[in-house]
Amino acid sequence: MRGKKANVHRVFHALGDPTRRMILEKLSAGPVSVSQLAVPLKMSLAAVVQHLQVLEESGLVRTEKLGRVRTCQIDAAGISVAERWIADRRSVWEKRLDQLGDLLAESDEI
Amino acid sequence: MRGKKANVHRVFHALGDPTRRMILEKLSAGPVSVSQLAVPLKMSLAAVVQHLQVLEESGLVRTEKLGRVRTCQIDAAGISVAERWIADRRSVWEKRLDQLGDLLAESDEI
DNA sequence: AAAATACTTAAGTATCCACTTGACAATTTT
DNA sequence: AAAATTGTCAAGTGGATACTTAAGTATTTT
Repeated sequence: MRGKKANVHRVFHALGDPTRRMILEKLSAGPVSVSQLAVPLKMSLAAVVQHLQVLEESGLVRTEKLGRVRTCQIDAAGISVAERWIADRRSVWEKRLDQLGDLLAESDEI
Repeated sequence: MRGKKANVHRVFHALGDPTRRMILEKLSAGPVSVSQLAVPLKMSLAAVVQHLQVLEESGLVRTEKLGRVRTCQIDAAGISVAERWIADRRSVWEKRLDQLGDLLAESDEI
């Protein structure tokens, strides 16, 4: 259980940058090499590598190097962390609204 | 359809900050005033107000002022934007994995 | 063996952003 | 009417971070 908040932070911080979200959008279509990822992005290769490090540390992306080319793909782990955090907020929030609804329904019955 | 990307950006940028996520966690339990929100946060009231502006512009929070107290609550709109973006990535990504699975299954049958 | 490809690393810069302070406005309480 | 509460606004500061450049490494191609 340790480090849970840290991961949530890393994931949402990673998702906070538009370039990193573009990278994820591209990767959701399938694995891509670093230099292929860099093509549509208006920045140096080094900058893309830095974004990939952030994405990898957050668990949103997994990479593997074969020969001289590093291939990147989406990692379910990071996505799940984000999904879970949002779902948790929503569940607490909706549960309260339901109770509020019940209360109003009761007061109608009186 | 215009301004869709802008909203995604605002929402994920807003979610990228730990203080703002704490605010959302508190608000998911129910509406709270600005100064009540500020109590557990180790920063000035002005800073909290700034975070609330970011949250409101992103559609994650709605606020209403009655007398001198501004009451804040979660807004479904912002949350949905984040949920949808993630769900979209996941769907593209899983569809591809399914097709990959089918292909492997086929090659087994040969 | 030389050249080209595909990164990697380090260091510097510039912009952004979270936060502070201080002065102010509006409302409620005493 | 005075004081306390609750928030608002503007300007400034410091640190994070998204980039750049430049030099280097490992691998593949010619």
